Amino acid sequence: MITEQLAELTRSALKGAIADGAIQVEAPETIAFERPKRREHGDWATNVAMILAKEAGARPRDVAAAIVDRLPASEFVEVVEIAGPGFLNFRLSSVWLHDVVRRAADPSSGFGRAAQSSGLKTNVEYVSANPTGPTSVVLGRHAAVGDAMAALLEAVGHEVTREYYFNDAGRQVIQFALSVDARYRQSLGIDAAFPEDGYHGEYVTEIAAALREEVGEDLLTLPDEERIERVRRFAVPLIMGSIQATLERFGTTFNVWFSEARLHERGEVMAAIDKLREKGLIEELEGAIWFLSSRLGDDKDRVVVRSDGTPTYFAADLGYVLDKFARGFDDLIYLWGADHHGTIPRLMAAAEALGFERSRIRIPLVQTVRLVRGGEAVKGSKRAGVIIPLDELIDEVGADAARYTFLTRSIDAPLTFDIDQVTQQNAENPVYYVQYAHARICSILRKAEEQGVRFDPDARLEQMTHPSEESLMRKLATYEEIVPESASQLAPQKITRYVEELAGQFSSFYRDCRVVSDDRELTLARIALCVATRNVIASGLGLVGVSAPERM
RNA sequence: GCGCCCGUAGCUCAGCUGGAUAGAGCAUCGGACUUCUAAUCCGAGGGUCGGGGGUUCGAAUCCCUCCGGGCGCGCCA
Repeated sequence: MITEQLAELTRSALKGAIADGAIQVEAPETIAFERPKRREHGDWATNVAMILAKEAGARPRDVAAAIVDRLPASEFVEVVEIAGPGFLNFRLSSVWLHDVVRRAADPSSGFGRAAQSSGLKTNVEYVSANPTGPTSVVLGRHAAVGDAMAALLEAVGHEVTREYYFNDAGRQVIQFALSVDARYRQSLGIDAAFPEDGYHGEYVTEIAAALREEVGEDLLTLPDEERIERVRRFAVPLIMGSIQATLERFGTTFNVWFSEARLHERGEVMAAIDKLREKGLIEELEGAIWFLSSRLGDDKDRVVVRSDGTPTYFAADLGYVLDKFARGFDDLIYLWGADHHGTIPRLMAAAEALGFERSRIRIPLVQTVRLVRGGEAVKGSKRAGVIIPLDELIDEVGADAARYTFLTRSIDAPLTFDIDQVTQQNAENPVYYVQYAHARICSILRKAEEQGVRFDPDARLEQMTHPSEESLMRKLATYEEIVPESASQLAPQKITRYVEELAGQFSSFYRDCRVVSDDRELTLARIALCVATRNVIASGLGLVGVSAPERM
């Protein structure tokens, strides 16, 4: 990456200055570069002189001068200026700019992606909704964010596993099975009571009807417990299938579907509790078994096995984290809803107690989705049966627009999803703006091909001198920095934003510069720039799971 | 009461581990299609970055405090 090269040059100059006795400081470990907001401040700037000034007991601009005087020559750097309070502003050369365009235009160069594997295996677990109802719009945000994070981590060289954890063992599933069972029996004319905390959705009745279709009245003769179990075994896979189908329609596919029940069956939950017991972190009180998580930073201790002998959801978490690390992952990402933030300290405490560093776990929290329809907030409650199914949203706005909308905002910000607005968002949604730029480039390239002009990787890029061409090239160049930045911060909204800016730069270029013209040399150069831009738009859209159409 | 997140243009939101004159889209107003896609482009107006302290060469960004909003604080998940 260019910032690394610039940091290397600067470090070398700084060492020279120290060796010469020009400034007396310790060379810093990292020299940070940032993109100045203003064009005239160059392509990259560093504040290293200002940071060192205090320690050196010198004025920032003098420190800067000592560095600039000793900067090694580089074909990529055109000029370095000392500006403002002591910034070093680097203006890069066209050699660098053209190198960027050539690499971006070449699909095999892996532009924007890590040159080599990081050697790290990362598990990204997301969505992970209970198999008790269809996938809601809320989970669509999770799916979009999780997919983008996974893609970003792959782009920086990690080996990523996308995982969905489903609670097919807990109380919620029992409630769900009881709900279906009640509807099943009611449909057979029995006056069955509906469970108090049951699931009221229409889909419950539909599943019950499907069950009746399948088995008729056969289950009625079974004892309650057995019948409920039969209902559960019928209903849960049905729901899981529908969740999976919806997510696939949305463009989300998981590598691993992880069952909580299997975790219990394999004894991993109890193994985790035993491990904690060995460390003296388990205590029995009032018939329940507690994990003393408060000793590791949690607010209070947590029950892992209830007094009735059944393990809690949190107990499964213990086994699960153990299982994940046992599978060889270096880093775990749990993408959770913000309403689960209170459970972070206990999971971290558990991980630490089980012997894993907290830094290996990251838990980004996705804020709520507020649904608005007809100007009024829609309260989403799965149990009350009021949800907006993700399927419905896909029908109305399409997977691309929905996905993109979910990813334009920071995950920390609550998202107001106005169904009506997004529905009529046809031409106003920025996703179409970006896709349009891509389609337009494809159209130009088709036109060029009709006239017998094809992309030539050896095109003479120095033919391009217009400011719009230069701006576009510079915007392309920042992609290599945006991707790792976005990945390390787990901030996919930076990609949607970047891709909009890139599309905007392209539109300006399109206005100012005719690509296919009589000037063959210039035409070839501009085609190369178009190909580079098209590739980067497609790559960026790919990271956020949105298609890049060739025609619109 | 305690904890987490949010408060930036009329609206929806960006703003990276503190940087130079705070940005984008939408909306509003005014312009641009015999030319490779007008789902486009160009221009204009619009701000006490919730309030107040502090840290420093420098704060929308970090710390404290207050106000306002969301979410959580179970032997639910």
